[in-house]
Amino acid sequence: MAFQTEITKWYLHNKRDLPWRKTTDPYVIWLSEIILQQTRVEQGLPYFNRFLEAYPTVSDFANATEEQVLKLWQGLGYYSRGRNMLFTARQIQEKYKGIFPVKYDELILLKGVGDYTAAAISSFAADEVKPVVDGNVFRVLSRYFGIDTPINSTEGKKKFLALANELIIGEVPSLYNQAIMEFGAMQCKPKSPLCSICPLQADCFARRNNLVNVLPVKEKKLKKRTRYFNYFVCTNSDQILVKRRTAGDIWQELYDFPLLETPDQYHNIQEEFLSQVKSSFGNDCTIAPLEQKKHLLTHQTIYVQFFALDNYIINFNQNAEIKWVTFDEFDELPQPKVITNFMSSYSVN
DNA sequence: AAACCGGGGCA
DNA sequence: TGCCCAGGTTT
Repeated sequence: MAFQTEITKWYLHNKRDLPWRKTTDPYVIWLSEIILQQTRVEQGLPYFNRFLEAYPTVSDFANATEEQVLKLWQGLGYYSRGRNMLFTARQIQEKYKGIFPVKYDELILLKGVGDYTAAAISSFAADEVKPVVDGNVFRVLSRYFGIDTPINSTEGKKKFLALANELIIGEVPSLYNQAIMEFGAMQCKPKSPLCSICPLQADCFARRNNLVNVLPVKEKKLKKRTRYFNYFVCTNSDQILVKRRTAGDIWQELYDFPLLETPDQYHNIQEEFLSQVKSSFGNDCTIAPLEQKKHLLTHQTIYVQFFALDNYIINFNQNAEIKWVTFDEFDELPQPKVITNFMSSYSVN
């Protein structure tokens, strides 16, 4: 049996009873779709009911104030959705005479309505042949057809949309779109999907190839941390003060200098920064900025500022990892690259 | 292409 | 903790 037929059959037997499935009113469907963007059904449902009660028609919505809308929206997150809804409701009241559009090409122009939502409203309200491609659909198609193109890449979005466009041909758009999303939400779940009782398990690529926990693939958006390291360079004629880095951070067991990490960059030597330095190295200490470096790691961007430190007091008992070494000894110790680079330029001057 | 926008459920 | 949720807008 074809993929679409199985999905639809499964849906007719397993679908949840949800209020927005009982209407073809584009306003009501719009309300539900905006609320459900990046939001679980269980979380959005009470908001949907409250909004529909407060604003039974788009005209009622248009007459609301932003404060009223946001009060109703409170706790749901992504608050620009609420603001965009009011803007759109007023626009429809004024320019469309309160008649909510149902064509994809008109819906896509509305603020807060993207490709998914325009496809959803146009198919649910008027059976326009537009496939919904949401998180559920990405997952179902990726697993069943074995597509490993990252779903959050430009290429992936194009590929999945193209496939979805082929699959919806010959189907009843409203039924098929609801079905594939519900299937993804309840059966083909992100974690612990119900493969053993899945009607598609025999033909599912991921199931056959034991890739259910691999698909869909998502590109890692490595969130780079930005940090500000202030290093203090203490030297005498042939020695330098170094610090062994301990566990719990980058560069474990490598050697650098006494360090003050700050939440922001100190372009000049500010009072707050100076008082922190004095609390570590004594009230009489003086610092002079040396060079500044930007150090890039895979997961961190570190702005490194070196300072020359004088007239300092070091409590070696409290800082067992700090010690004096000769320059030659330091050369033999393992160092982060940013330190090695500094030393080579420092020794020239 | 990547950042940003949120609160909540779940392993 | 990290991932994901009926995504979309901005830079």
